[in-house]
Amino acid sequence: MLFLSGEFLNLLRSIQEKWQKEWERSRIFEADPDPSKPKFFLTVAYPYPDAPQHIGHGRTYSLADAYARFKRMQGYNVLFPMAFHYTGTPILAIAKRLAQEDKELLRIFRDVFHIPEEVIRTLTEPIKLARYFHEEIKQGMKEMGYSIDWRREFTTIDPPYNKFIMWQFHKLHEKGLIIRGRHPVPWCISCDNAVGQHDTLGDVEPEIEEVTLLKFKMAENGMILPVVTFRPETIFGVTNIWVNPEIEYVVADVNGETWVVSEDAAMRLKYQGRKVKELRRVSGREFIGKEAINPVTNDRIPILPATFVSAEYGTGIVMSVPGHAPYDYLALEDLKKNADMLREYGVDPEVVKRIEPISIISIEGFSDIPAKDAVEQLGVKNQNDPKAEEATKLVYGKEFHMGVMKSNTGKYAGLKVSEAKERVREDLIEEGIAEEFYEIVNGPVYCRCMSRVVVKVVEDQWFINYGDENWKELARECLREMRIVPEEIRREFEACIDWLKAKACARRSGLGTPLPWDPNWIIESLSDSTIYMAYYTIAKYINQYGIKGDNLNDEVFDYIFLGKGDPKEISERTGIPADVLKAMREEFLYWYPLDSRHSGRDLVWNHLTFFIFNHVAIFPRELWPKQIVVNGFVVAEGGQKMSKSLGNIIPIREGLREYCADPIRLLLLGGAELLSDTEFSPKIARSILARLEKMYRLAQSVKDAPNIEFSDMEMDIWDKWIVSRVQRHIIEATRALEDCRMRDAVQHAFYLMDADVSKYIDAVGDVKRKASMLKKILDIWVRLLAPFAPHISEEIWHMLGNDTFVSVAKWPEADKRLINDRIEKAIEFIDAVIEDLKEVRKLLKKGERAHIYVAHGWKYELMKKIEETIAETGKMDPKILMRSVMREAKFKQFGKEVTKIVQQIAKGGMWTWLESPEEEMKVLEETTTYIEKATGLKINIQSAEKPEYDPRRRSQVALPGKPAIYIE
RNA sequence: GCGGGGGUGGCCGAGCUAGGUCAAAGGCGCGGGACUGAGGAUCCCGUGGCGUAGGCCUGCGUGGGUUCAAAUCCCACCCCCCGCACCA
Repeated sequence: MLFLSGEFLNLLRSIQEKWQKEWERSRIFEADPDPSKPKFFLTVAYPYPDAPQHIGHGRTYSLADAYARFKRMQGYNVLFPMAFHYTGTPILAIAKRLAQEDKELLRIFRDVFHIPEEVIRTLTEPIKLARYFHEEIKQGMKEMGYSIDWRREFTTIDPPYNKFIMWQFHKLHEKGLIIRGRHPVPWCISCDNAVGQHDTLGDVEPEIEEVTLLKFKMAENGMILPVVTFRPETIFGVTNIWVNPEIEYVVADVNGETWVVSEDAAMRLKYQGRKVKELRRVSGREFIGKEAINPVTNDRIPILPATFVSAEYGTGIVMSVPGHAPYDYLALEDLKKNADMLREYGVDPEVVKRIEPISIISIEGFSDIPAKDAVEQLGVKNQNDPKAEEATKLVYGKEFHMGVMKSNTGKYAGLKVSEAKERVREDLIEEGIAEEFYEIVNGPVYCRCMSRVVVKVVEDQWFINYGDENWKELARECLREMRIVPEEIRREFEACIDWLKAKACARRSGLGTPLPWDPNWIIESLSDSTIYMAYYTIAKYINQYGIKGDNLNDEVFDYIFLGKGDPKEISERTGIPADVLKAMREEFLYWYPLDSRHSGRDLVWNHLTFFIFNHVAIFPRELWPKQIVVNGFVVAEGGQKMSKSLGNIIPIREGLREYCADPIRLLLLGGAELLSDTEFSPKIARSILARLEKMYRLAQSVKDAPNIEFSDMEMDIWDKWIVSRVQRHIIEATRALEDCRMRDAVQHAFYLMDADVSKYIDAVGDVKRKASMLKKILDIWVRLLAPFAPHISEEIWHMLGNDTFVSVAKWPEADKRLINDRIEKAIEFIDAVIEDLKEVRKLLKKGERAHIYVAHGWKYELMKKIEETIAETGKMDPKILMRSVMREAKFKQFGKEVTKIVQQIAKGGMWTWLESPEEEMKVLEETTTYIEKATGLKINIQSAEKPEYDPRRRSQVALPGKPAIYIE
């Protein structure tokens, strides 16, 4: 356990609990329609309760909360609700694994989640598991201080919600946006179910790819020898067929044709929708030495032995293209050297020896036989050499992008390989020579039940047709009107809309809502979470009046969300009082459209885009969502991804125990700009904690000072400076928050504010003397900080004598009249002088007394002239500057010096200088104490025009903004 | 492969879509000092290299180019990350 400033941590913890209770008691975050105020409705993607939330989740929710709090302080009536997404299969899978006492999972539950043993035992039922994590997550959100209206909470398996989703699907169905069709899915043979990543051994995502099945024939009897390939275009270059003599094949009737395939392939063909009847078994040996016919070229080609052919991949039969496939080339070469083995299988070695690779693709930089080139280039020894894989990738890649089909490829001659591949495939399928086939390409993948995962083609799958062009156009329109934060991510949304096709929207198992017209299907999770923001607006009534699923039908939702029908009549039919129906309708219309939708960037390519699609499908244009805000992830210290299996996730509540809510919130929001990932660093969390403590201490020491308005204060240079800086930070923090640039906002509201206040205290030397000023500043500061660190802000706010909540206090507004450019420039000037003094002092390694000579008056006029010229011409070209300056006699007389100054500016750029020697002199005098303190030097200020003491004639080199220095 | 986003000082991370005050904000880390019984707390100071006067040199993935002037604009190249679905 890390040691922290223990006392303050404890204090902060009690502060946190106190205000969370107070907020709840006073119901300040419960939002009801209030026509007198502008409304702001924002939502975050609801959590999936199959694990505690970790720090990473906290980023999105903290961001939304800070934004909600900011808007609330700006005077908006803000609704920030929350719900829980139970839909889907992972909860089922996890409960099942717990029931089976899966060791790895138990370890995670114990050691990473820190769930007590006796609790774990109760989580073997899916619903109990979900309820447990639901409460855990909810508690975490409360402890983080999120300003959520909990009256609207629901889960996606609540019957009223199910009715809502059914209504949505009826709408989509009516509009013709639901279609049915074939669809390949990863499938476990023994569970007889689709499998996702969470169902597989080692959490592997099964990757399905479409390949091409080509039908070669036995020359002697016409039996089909199907092969599977990624490269159908290479059928022109096939020299032989590979069959594994060591495995058993089956001769089977497949959709009325006689095929030879491995037994495993026969099984997989069945899953892919073929009617397969096994006729007899036969050893691979029997085919060796016989001949097959290439269905495209009609060439007779030999069938040769190859032990590398797997029964579990493809059909167990492989076509050989030695000219363009390194593996085939290597296998053939190996075989040529192995006459004895060939004879053993009854193959005439001469036949093999005569086989030459056929060249069908030409490609720049390679010979006719690219496979051979690659093998030689990479020094691949044989087919078992791991470098063979590399050679394959090389040849496939180059040929695909740069290769051109040769004249021996018929009508495909001259085509680019990438085009020919598609054309050949389509044509051959058309001609009945090829068929489509699916493979798990990263296989073998195993289900948690230990069975292998295969591809099943589901014939009657339901889809939401996101490929519908008219629908896409509406989605694009909505996107165009929407504010996307950050703007950079808009292009991804555009790309996603273009790319979307029909999406399978239901599955056979899992929690969720049954498809209303076909209840054997459960609507899957990405499809039942697209318009639920609307449901929040009525969930309050559902909860309050205990409205049941049975009371709800399409008529009710049509009325509430679309304004159709008569509430009195609907009330009679459903038993929901008419005034409640009307109130729901009004509440919906008050909050909708949604003002801001928040989520992590992983949801851009699915949820967030579906959210747009479904809104435009269901709701009228004026209720389309207004804004989407997307944020990056949180990574572990060192940039490592957080994951359960690595054990490096920090559950939110654990983080809370160690650092409290405010530091975590500041860390998550202040760590990086919106879209980039941010690191969770315990060290930074601790330093934030320390900084908050400092602020708290400051508040303690000034809290009893009299309240005085800025306008009634007598201000010295430092007062004016800090007041001006504060206005700037208000402006910057506000602007950043408006744009959801949380990092910038935290910089200004916290770090930069802190830096300036520290500098101010340092300069004025005494907190007590300036207590009223500091109290007034804290009053502003604490409000700027409240969206990010609401607990400590609430505490300090009250310490300062307020009896309202800072959470709903008025957001500070900058008073432009208090911004003082002149003073800020003056302090910049002083800082530069201090820098210079320190540097000179450092070089001298000694010195106690510094003489500072403020430059001659004419040099200020020169600077002014130069600045004017730059402003006019927009250039800093020394030639132009000289020409402009030398036109005036008053500068001409100092020709040499002028040249030097101009060159210095052109080279190094402009610096800060004040308008006259008198001004610089005055500022130096006013801040002498500060300069002396900062440099440890005794300061003597003089004029370069008439220096009193200048033994080295340093005064001559003085420049505006850069007074000359002499240290002794 | 397709689509999207990046490469900044020991690290994180601004700036780069109005090119100049950027050796580059802020933080972390590190070094030194103060305070203290002690401090992992706080406060100062320093933190690319060189330099006995505020300067010079090198620098923002690599190589070119535009410009009086480039981390910022243009071109080429190298490298890295993310998504590609039915899964939350």
